[in-house]
Amino acid sequence: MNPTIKDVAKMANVSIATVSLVVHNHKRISQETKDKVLSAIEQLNYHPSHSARGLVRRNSGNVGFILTDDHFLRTEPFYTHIFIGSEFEAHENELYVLLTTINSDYNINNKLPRFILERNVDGLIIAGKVPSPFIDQLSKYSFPIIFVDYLPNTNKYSGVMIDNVKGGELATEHLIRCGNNVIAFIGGDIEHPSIRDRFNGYKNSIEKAGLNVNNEIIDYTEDYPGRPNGYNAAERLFSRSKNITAIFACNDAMAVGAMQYMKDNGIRIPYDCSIIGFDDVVSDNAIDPALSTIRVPKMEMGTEAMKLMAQMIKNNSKECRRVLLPVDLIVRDSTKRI
Amino acid sequence: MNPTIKDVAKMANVSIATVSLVVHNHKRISQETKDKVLSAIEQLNYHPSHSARGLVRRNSGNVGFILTDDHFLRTEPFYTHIFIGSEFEAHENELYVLLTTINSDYNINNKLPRFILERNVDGLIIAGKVPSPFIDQLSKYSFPIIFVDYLPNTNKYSGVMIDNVKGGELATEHLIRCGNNVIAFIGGDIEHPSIRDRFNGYKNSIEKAGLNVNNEIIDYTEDYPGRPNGYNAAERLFSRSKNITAIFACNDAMAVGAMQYMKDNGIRIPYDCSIIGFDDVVSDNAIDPALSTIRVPKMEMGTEAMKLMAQMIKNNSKECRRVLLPVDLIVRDSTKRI
DNA sequence: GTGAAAGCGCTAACAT
DNA sequence: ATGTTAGCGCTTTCAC
Repeated sequence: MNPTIKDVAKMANVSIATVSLVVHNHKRISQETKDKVLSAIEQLNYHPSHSARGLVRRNSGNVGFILTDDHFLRTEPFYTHIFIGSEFEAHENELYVLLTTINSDYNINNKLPRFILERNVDGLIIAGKVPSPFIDQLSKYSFPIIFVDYLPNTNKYSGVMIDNVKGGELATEHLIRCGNNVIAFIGGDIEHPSIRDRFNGYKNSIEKAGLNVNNEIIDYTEDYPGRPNGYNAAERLFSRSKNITAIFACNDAMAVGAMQYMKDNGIRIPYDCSIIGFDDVVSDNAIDPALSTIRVPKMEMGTEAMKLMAQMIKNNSKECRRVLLPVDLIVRDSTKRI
Repeated sequence: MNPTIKDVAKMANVSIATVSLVVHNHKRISQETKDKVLSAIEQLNYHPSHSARGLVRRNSGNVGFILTDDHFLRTEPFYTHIFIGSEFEAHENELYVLLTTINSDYNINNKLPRFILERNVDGLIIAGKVPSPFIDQLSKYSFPIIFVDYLPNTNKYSGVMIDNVKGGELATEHLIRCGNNVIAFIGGDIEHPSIRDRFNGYKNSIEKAGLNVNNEIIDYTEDYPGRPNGYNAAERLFSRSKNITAIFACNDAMAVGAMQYMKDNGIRIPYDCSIIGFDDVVSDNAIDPALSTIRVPKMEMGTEAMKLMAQMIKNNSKECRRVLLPVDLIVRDSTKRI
């Protein structure tokens, strides 16, 4: 059996109230008793029970981390890294992370995760796009919520985002600097805020360079921005236009799919066509040629989110706060000056 | 404020004890009161407080998932998938997973994870090799512990393992069937049980085929079985022996590193040299040529571990149980009949 | 400066 | 079949 506050009190010859005061190092405690108690705590290896403390403090010391099951199952370690970041930061703040997934087709009749219903979390970090009925359900609850990499349209939520527009511009400008003037864009669901922003960055740079935005070499037919769809998008692209010299893919997964199509069809990368992705989730030398991309600070998104969360919990604040993290261009071997 | 058992009792005009009985659907409760209570619960959207329940039941409803920080940070999604598996299974069993990392150089003076000290977990799943001082520290505690993908030498722990010896045999036999008779082995730390077993499988098959185990084409110089070390191992291998026609790498990460060396040095895969890995963590078309490997049921390892855990918690059992999961050969394009 | 005591929300043994 | 009550381990107000 684990030692309780009573055991400590008995051993130190004080009341349990005194022990509690020492644990919280209250000022008005004589050095003498403090020492006695501390030594008893040490000897017994006492640690306050999480449940008992949670019961009276009406908190849990946990924060929930939610993402949809399909995001969690993605092969690219995007959300995994965000999770790792928040886990590390939670550690620093004496918090624990309870991760759970929700269905990507969550509807109003589904139950909320148990840890919410049972008041087993003090706040929620929501990573990636989640169904809006889910967000609606949450509005009854008053704990802090932080969105990461996705922000609902309403203006009331806190969030940690990356600069997707800027990223789109960086990628496109790089391609332009390399001498390309027929630069295609492939993306998934254009309604997704991140993809839309990346596309807008693309358009900004294309226009700024005096080139024209040509729908023939823009493809966001598919919903899900994964490898197979990258392959398909490339196929459509090249069947419509033969003189594409560069592609900006909305993420690395689609880029890898598109590269596969090019390899299968004798299009040499980067000699015949350059390609750049977004996210930096393809580990450097795993793919040939190494993929140029826009680096996204994934771990940092997690740590920033958890930092915000820890502050909001501590200050019992509900104010809406936003963090925008910068991205950078990573030039590898899939893009080349022509 | 969330509703408590009192609110339900008041609304249904019964005592809180009755509410509790209904919640646990005790037999001796009239259908009538049961309905009353249930409807109150429904209306108030009542859910028992996790902390309060944990306090009296002396449990937490959580299970701790522990791995070393370097395992967690590995780019290959090996332990991530084990974690996902246990998370899904935890869901089924109304359990939550608290993940935390420990230092890979944990020593006797380090503190145990807080959730252990604060009795905030009912059991521990330990994934991958962890420092033995950590395991020693754990012996004071009486909750169930399940090891996954690594089992300390002592015979007392429960664990979910894969058949590494068999996997080594499958890989090597495949290479032999392809007509190779100079088959190299590259591995990391041979003291690691998994690597040792894979190596033993290799030896078994080599000997069974009447070939001889030749130290010149065996390399486990490096400790950590990652990509860079795979590269180095291949370099040493080919500098010692020119007539290697196939390599069995102890895992995919090393295989990918070795492939990079071969590409850099004009050794064509699989024409000049075949290579097979282990783990199946390189997503199919990411690397060229696609890597043959031994598939490891990673998600299943996680679900099996959590199943065991749920049973042990429910039955308050401490008996040592072992699960051995099979592996299979996946033939892709990096191995070829000669 | 320290202790007594109430109470957090729940379970379970014991009454009725 | 249902209610009363004593805790579970802790925090916190209020006395002293």
